[in-house]
Amino acid sequence: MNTHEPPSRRRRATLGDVARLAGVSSVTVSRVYREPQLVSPAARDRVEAAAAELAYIPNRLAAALASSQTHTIGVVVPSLTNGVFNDFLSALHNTLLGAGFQALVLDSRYLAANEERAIATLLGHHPEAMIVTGVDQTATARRMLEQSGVPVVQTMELTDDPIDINIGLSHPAAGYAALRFLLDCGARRIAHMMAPLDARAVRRREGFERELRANGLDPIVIHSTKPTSVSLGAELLGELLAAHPDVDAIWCSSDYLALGAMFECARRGIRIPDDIAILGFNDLELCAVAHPSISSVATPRYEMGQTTAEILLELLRGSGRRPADRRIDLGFEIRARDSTRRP
Amino acid sequence: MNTHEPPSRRRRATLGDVARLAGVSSVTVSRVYREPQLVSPAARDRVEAAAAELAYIPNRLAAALASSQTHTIGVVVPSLTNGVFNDFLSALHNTLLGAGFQALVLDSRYLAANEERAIATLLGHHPEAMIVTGVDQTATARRMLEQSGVPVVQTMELTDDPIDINIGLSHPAAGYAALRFLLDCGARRIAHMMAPLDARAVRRREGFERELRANGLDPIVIHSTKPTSVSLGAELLGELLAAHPDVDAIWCSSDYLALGAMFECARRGIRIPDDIAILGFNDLELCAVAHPSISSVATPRYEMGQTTAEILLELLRGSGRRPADRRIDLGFEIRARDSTRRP
DNA sequence: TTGAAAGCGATACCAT
DNA sequence: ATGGTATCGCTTTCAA
Repeated sequence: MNTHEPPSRRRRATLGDVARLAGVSSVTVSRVYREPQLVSPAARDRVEAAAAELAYIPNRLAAALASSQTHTIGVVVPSLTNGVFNDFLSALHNTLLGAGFQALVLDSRYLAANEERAIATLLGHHPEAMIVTGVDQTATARRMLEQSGVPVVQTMELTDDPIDINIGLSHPAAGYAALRFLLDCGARRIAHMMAPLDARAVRRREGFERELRANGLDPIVIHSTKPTSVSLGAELLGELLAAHPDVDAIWCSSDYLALGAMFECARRGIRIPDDIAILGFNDLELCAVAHPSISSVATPRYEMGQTTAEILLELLRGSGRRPADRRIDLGFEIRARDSTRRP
Repeated sequence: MNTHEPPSRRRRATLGDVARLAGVSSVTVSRVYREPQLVSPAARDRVEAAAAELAYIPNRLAAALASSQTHTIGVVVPSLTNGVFNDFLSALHNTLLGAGFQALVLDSRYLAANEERAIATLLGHHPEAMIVTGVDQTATARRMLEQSGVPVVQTMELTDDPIDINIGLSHPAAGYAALRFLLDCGARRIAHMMAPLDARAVRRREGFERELRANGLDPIVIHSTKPTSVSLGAELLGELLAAHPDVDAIWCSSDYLALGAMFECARRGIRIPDDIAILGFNDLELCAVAHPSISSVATPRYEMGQTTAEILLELLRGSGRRPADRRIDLGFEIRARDSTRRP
């Protein structure tokens, strides 16, 4: 039963309503919003008063349909819960908003089918550009993106066969570098902890394993299909030690896993880095402040967002000129801290 | 200079294009998407083939304009970086997507002016409902929401004067309860660590301080205008101890602050809970797995999202009937763990 | 089962 | 500086 009144259901004011009240044509009202300098101050004042009185909010849908400019950019990320993508999205927003563009963000929860649906949904909103995560789009999704006619950026990782523009870093190379780092720290029984839901984590693992084998060592990999989390790190550490009590280093494919593993070590009285060295991935803010501080492979998340936004803006506003190189490698960097011995 | 070809710039296929290719009228094509059972199988097949060939994606803007149904819900949260809102948004998405609704999410970065702008932007997309965080909207924003004619949910906290529907928990009550809990644990020199950017944190503090004073104790509050983070927790712990070396308990207004404070304690050799007890807020996933595990005030974030979505769906699809009570208190709960002594 | 015609609320183009 | 009119791509009557 109704215990209170809903907000007024009356029709929202339109451009025409404002025009009528202000005693001008609707074109004039439209101009007040788009090119105020072309409207006489007197008319402008009347329009503004009328708009305020009616609480007029322009209908962007109609505007977009008429102008075929939505000032919107579609973005698909695998997860909104993961700190990794927050940095990327922040940078994106920071750069885009100032230029009058708005990002429509959908998450795929690491599922290709969801990503395909999200891409279709976003394209239905007629964005002026698309940004997707990774390079593993389904054939259908890829075709939709190609047909869309708008610039497409694939981010976070690199491929030899991009749809359009590709900005990221090499994950196999990161895996290789992580292993080299741990070897240089003196580790020999090196395990890898990961959540293979993430295709990039799988590629990091490949680089890691290849180099491990090249050094005559056997890969120890422990993983779970659950999404990455601190508690998963603790859980996997338990499984790892049960199977391989003699590991002397662990590379965790996310800092959350690393933190969870560290907590579990503390709980079991295992010393870090003396008994086991721990290396994370991403270098989230907490790595530097943790105790012990966590060594990690730093990824340029903010930069990736910023570069992506800048390139798109240049493309959309400016001359429409494309970057000299369609493939931009932003690299990574290992930050050595207390959770690993010094190399 | 161009080093590669941009994706084809040709005009995207429209309903009319598909109709022409399939040899039917555009109404029939439209029906294939909305009411397939009204179209003969033969026509349907031809339309589907034509749509596939043209990689046709319906223009949602045009559809929304014509039908005045956007199947979209506008959401404004203060931050996308904060785990707190992720749980809320997950629940929202989970419930909404299945029902064919899509959430458009914008963040305000804890600034009322940004929130106002975000609300205006979202209303411009003609959502069928609006969800905003907290109850401190500007007068203008409030008026826009009221005039919008769509259901509005204010979430996360409660007010006596909601715009429309209000789902959340009482933050002053949480502050009160946190203090009672620490007193019951035997603490007497109790400090509060917070980031006052968040209006709800300010209200928690009020409940906390009021009860502290009622017990004849002096409030010790340490805060920073920076956004909450793990490193901020470590930093504030330093400031706190410099000013008040004798504190025996700290209530942190977020679990991130609590974690940072804990790391800093470990670094300084301060024992938890023996020297200092630490209580967090929100009960994020990491609290249970941290070492020592972190006591925290658990908030029903997922439930808030789910309840919000369910009520809106009922309102939008169903009879349009509103909940019996426009104000729903989902409460909170203190989870006692190892970072505080037992009460 | 199918289609013709009239909008939806703006913008673009061309006059005045 | 201002306005008339066609148009954007789709949905909604209403007829056939």
